[in-house]
Amino acid sequence: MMTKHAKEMGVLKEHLGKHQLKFTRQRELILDAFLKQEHITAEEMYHQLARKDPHLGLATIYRTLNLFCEAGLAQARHFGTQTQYDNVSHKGHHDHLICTGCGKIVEFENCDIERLQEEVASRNGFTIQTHRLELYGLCSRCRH
Amino acid sequence: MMTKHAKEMGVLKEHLGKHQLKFTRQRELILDAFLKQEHITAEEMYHQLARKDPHLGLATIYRTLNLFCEAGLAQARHFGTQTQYDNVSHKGHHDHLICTGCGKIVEFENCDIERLQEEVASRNGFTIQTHRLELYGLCSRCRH
DNA sequence: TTGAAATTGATAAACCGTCTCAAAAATAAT
DNA sequence: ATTATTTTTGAGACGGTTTATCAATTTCAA
Repeated sequence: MMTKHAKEMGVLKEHLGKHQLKFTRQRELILDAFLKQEHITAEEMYHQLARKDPHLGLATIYRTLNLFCEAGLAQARHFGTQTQYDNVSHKGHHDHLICTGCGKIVEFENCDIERLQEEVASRNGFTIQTHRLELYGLCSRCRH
Repeated sequence: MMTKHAKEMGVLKEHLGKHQLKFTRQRELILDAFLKQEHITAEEMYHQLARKDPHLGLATIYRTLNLFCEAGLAQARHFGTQTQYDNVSHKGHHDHLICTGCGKIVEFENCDIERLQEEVASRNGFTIQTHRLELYGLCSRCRH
């Protein structure tokens, strides 16, 4: 059947080919599930995929999500005690406002900031591939 | 001047007073060591202070750094697998341009970006305490 | 089809940070 | 000062998350 995520699947396959790694049913399943999310933890994905056809071990999920990071499809973000894996290719890249009081996360996008980032990069001779912007502070509720 | 960090020591003592907490030699030592750094992990501080007069347990260091956070002197950030405690009173925040090819890191500062960040935060009811901005890409050398 | 090489899942182990608790220290009361 | 009360400390136990180990399985090129 025709897969929904042909482009990302291609990116993965190219990365696998370049590193003598193999394309497996597990990696395909995990990528499919991953691309449906904006961000997810390994544990969450483990429970989501627990009942799928080939049973997926937690170790495999961790290994695969880390592989996605190396392939540029995902980005790891440590928050609280867990690691969030962000879907980089998710359209409309978003940044995070994180409340240091209660842990609430608000996603936002700001074109002006992105434009300035490009400016800073080119001034330094860089071409940006991706970025990470996290603002830490107190939400209105926690400030009081 | 008696102590080098009189101002911060005052902030700490005020916080202690307000919460029925006690001023101890350990808290004094840890604050002194902390204020010399821009940021530090509990583990790093543990090794730094291992040979000091009163021996400091790792648990005490964690407890005290968290206390500093509550007093507004420090700010915890999850970086990699560990928690970085940032020295809030340390000014001159800088962001990073990171080359994914050779690992080169360029530091930069951009007031316009910072201003826009404040804007985004207040629009969402947040007060920013700190932030983290990393731009990943290829430097001029690696692009060719 | 065959065989070398990589991957998988289960679980052990490592790691980080917090919790527990008896002993010690700091403050308040006498 | 001395005593009483409360908090803090350090050592190690503990819990949750992530990585390492390894035999069995799967992939893929020849």
